[in-house]
Amino acid sequence: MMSPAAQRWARTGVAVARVTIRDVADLAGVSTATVSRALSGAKPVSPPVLEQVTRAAADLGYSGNGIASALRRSRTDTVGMVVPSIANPFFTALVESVEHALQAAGLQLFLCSSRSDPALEAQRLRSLVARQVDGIVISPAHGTASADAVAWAAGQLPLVQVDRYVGGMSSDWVGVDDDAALRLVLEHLAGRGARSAVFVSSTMTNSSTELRVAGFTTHAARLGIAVPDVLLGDYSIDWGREATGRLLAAGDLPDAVVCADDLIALGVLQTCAEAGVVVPRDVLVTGFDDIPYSALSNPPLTTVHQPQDQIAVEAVRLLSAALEDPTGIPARHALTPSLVVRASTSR
Amino acid sequence: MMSPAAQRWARTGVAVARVTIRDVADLAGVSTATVSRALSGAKPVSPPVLEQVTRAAADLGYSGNGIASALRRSRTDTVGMVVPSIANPFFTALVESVEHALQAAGLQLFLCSSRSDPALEAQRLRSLVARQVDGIVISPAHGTASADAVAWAAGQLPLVQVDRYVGGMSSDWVGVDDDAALRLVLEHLAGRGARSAVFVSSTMTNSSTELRVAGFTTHAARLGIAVPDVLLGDYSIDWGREATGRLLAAGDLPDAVVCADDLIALGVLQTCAEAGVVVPRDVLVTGFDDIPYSALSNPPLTTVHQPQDQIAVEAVRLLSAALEDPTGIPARHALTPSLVVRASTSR
DNA sequence: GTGAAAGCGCTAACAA
DNA sequence: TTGTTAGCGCTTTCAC
Repeated sequence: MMSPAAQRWARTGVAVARVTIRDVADLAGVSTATVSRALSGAKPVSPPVLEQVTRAAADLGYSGNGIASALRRSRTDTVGMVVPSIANPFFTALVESVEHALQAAGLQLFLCSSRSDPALEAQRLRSLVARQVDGIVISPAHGTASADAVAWAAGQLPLVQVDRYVGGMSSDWVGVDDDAALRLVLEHLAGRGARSAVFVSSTMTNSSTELRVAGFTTHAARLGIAVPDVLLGDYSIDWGREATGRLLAAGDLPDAVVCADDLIALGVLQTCAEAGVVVPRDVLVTGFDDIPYSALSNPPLTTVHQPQDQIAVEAVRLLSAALEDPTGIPARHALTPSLVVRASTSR
Repeated sequence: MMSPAAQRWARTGVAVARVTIRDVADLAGVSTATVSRALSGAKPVSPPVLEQVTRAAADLGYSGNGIASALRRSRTDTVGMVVPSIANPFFTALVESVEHALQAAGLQLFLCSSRSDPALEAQRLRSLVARQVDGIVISPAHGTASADAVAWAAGQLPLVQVDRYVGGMSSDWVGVDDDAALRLVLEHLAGRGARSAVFVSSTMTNSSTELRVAGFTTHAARLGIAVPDVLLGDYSIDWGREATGRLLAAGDLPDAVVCADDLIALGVLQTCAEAGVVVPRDVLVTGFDDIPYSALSNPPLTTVHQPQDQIAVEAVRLLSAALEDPTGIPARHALTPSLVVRASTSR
């Protein structure tokens, strides 16, 4: 049987014996220790030697073995991130922001999707821990079913939760102030003359969802807005469509439909359009997250803007701090949201 | 200074000395080799010993050290994927499909975004190679500027290109038949009575883009459709808006605006709506990719559906084959696209 | 400033 | 079936 290098030779026509630090050391006429020091810049090396080593490494096309280095240093310079979905533009944007923030700290991102499945999420967490990532950023799939796995992972290495969090444990968390967000939404709707509002959300399985429902209820009551119904499904366009179907079937629409995320709201808008219900004339609709497509819907969607860049920066800051000093006290940062008013609630 | 374990103790109240295979072996009263065999299932182990080891591992909360294992086996069971953008829903969907397909093969995905920047892309590739991923799936940022880095990476390990590819090298590729796609689009438009069409695309920097422009030109000519203009910018909503602005400013609109991707088309639709241009009455508009939001626009968008699931499955199949036998001959698979007709080209 | 040597945690030979 | 042994490639004392 051929060696991998020989096989690769046959395939590409280029011989690629995996070059090691030993090869570089031999060619440069120094020890492997010196090569390591020269290339990592960890310890000073005399200029001529540095030159030699650099040349040798370049000549051989040496690119190091991160695995060996990680084993020796007990550090992978990699952070794992677990999100419920990478198809949801909110999480996509969050992931991009986190990756950007990590880069500045010299860290790489290892991305996993839990598909909103706590069992798969637990598996991802075990895998990340086994892979020896230095820390984890997670938006848990579920408020209670995710708790054990998240707590276990947090016991193994630094972990920060973003957007959502699980109950019953203390760890760093960064997200948005959901109560303040719903206050913004309901005060805006009250200003538009809404006297009744329905909330369309996901089944109450995670922190954000619960806080958003609670915020909705509180502020509606405070502003004297009636709440004929609260519909719970999941965070998807399809659920928005179905919920709207139910409202239409039930007969009279409320003055406003408040959605727990933009995907739901997009489904609501689409179904309204199909049914000949004119937004905002017949009903006001709001979303949550401010994903890019919320500006493109028919009509464009009034929604709560989440400062994901800030969330990401803060999450990475907390993680870096925990990497340096695991003894730190867990922090909880609720950032201030803002309201983006578009045509779905105004003319 | 405290050890990391001691620090974690202070932080979480739980002592977590990283438990190794040695600890498990000692507790189970067997050798580390036996533990390895028992836990990996690579070699048969007697039932009582298996039981012992499993218990010991569970008791200690052993989760293995993937880094050490990878170093020893020269295998990480990880595949790197590099895409131009994770904000573009087409790539998001592709990533999800690839991740899904990899899971079935027992492989993990390490995702990187090149942000359409060849320099960043090269850095990602170097990083993936240094991290010893077993293979790479890439959609290159640029047709020529990405070439060196991609060819280099392909010389180091199995690599398959998806969607786009770089010129001047042979490697596995899986994508869609762009010429056939444009044929579908133009024949559909001709059937709707279009006698002129403008193509709005990205500056011709990668294979898909070039093939789509070429396909557009060829089939338009064949069908007797006039081509007053071809506008090149980038794959974004904003460019769709700007291009439409130019068309409107120039005066008379063509019968149809064909877009090289859905994001561009969404921008076109949005700007048309703002300008009071009614689609499809005043102009027909088509997209490419069939991202989820193309069904939600105003009006819903006629577009080319990309079979990303198939692309992903095929890409993983090729990669797995190359993992097993690097001597295989590079394959190029152009899958057949389909047209999804919606209101932007019909009543 | 540099080299020799030890060893990170694991698994693949090789013996027994 | 199980244990012993030898490293995978790298970084880091510890000497010089």
